[in-house]
Amino acid sequence: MTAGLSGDRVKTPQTIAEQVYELLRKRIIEQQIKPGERLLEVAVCESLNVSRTPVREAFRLLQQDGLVERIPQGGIRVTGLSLEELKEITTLRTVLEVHAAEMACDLIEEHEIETLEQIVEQAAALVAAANEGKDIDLDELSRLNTVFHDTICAAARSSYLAKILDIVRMPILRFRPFSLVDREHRLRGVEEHRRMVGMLRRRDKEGLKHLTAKHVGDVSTAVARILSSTQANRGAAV
Amino acid sequence: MTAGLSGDRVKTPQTIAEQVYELLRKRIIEQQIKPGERLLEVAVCESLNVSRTPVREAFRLLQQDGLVERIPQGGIRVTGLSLEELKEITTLRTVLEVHAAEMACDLIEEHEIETLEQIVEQAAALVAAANEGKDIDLDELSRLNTVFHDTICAAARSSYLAKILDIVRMPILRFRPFSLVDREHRLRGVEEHRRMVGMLRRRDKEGLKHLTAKHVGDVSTAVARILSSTQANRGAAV
DNA sequence: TGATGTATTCCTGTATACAAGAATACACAA
DNA sequence: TTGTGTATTCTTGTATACAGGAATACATCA
Repeated sequence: MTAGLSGDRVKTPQTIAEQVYELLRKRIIEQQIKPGERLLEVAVCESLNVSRTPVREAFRLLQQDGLVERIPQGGIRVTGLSLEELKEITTLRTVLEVHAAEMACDLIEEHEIETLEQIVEQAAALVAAANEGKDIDLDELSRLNTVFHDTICAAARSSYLAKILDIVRMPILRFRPFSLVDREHRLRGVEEHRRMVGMLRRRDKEGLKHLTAKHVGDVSTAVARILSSTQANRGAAV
Repeated sequence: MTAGLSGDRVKTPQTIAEQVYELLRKRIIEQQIKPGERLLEVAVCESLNVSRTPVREAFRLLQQDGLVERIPQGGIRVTGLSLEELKEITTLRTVLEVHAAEMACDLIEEHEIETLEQIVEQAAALVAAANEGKDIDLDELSRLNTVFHDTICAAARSSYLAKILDIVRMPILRFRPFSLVDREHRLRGVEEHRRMVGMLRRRDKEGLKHLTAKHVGDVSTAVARILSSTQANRGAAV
């Protein structure tokens, strides 16, 4: 047996289909393409100078994420989010996040807790800097949030749970950058994350479950406020 | 406004891609194509006399179901199910099915309970007939099982929960016809369903939650037995 | 014999042409 | 004006050709 390197894989070059998918996904999440808007294969082809085959593939991936839906007249339409749907998802997400927290509380290891602490402090630094009047990088804060929750989810040691949570989070994830605009919400979010890490360290399972449920509820409330204020969901709510 | 008909939709003709998907899906579930087996686009094209485009689409749909996975050397491979994965899924499924039961218990309506009763009696009749030595239609029994759980899930009034449960059930669904071969397991299954309907009628939420968890566990145990006895999962467990 | 460089084969990703079905616009008749 | 039949346009589904990258087989050299 030869030496061999550590476990990371070579990265296969991105296909055009993947590039188209990620581009459209980004634009939808950033609301450059708005809920209700219709997307046609040919239109996308021409604007990106690619053929229909990879665009078709990208459409299917977006559909899988629930970001778009096929419409009978042809093409796809960017999905919206009604308050009823948000409520449905929140209920479900609470169940799953609490379950993940419970499992993570049993299984998480020291180095993972340290990682979480680092993430929280980075986020805290970002938020604190914003309080001193500087511009805040909402994308970076959003990313840290994602990494935080992913790390906990990974500690639950269930790839299926991770997969399902990805699906359930997606519709809400779209609105997170907007919810993070609110200063109070940002502060509370970071503070709650800090407390969650403390609970994981103390293996305070009941406290963690309770706080997780509250945390999910808070995010939902913030998103609901966005949905109500913008008319981004007019007519688009299926 | 004109008269208008009742709410059912016209069925759009099946595309070739859908036909290929359903055919392959059926063969995988029926183990005609076994876990670990490799499938190539061209090979499927030639055997079915269709072009590569619909086959590609079908492959993607199968991948979405988790029935196959892409392999680096090209093509797809039918996925297996390791005991560890079964355990993971069972834990997750229990959480979700219990949640669905809890919601259904609050929201289910009389006519839905009556539907459930009919389904249970049809299943009971099938099982009873088998006890008299007749051949049993396992596919029909399996279908009734699916309808039973779908009806409860529908009563939970959450399309997202339904979607997620579909995903979580899929890997196990593949082995249900095998688990139903066992006579004792069939009898117990029908009896439990009957008790579940009774609990829904009495709105006995705690009892229902408890029984649901047990029911999921029983199915898992049965599938585990199948996995252990056949070597169908040799090497295929990722 | 074993390692290395080269040719070949395999398989997918992509572009593109064609066909068919649905939706729309429009003309014509009552 | 209103309803109906027809033509046109849109849009997708499908087949197919081509290109490129990876894996394999093979030949050559130490």
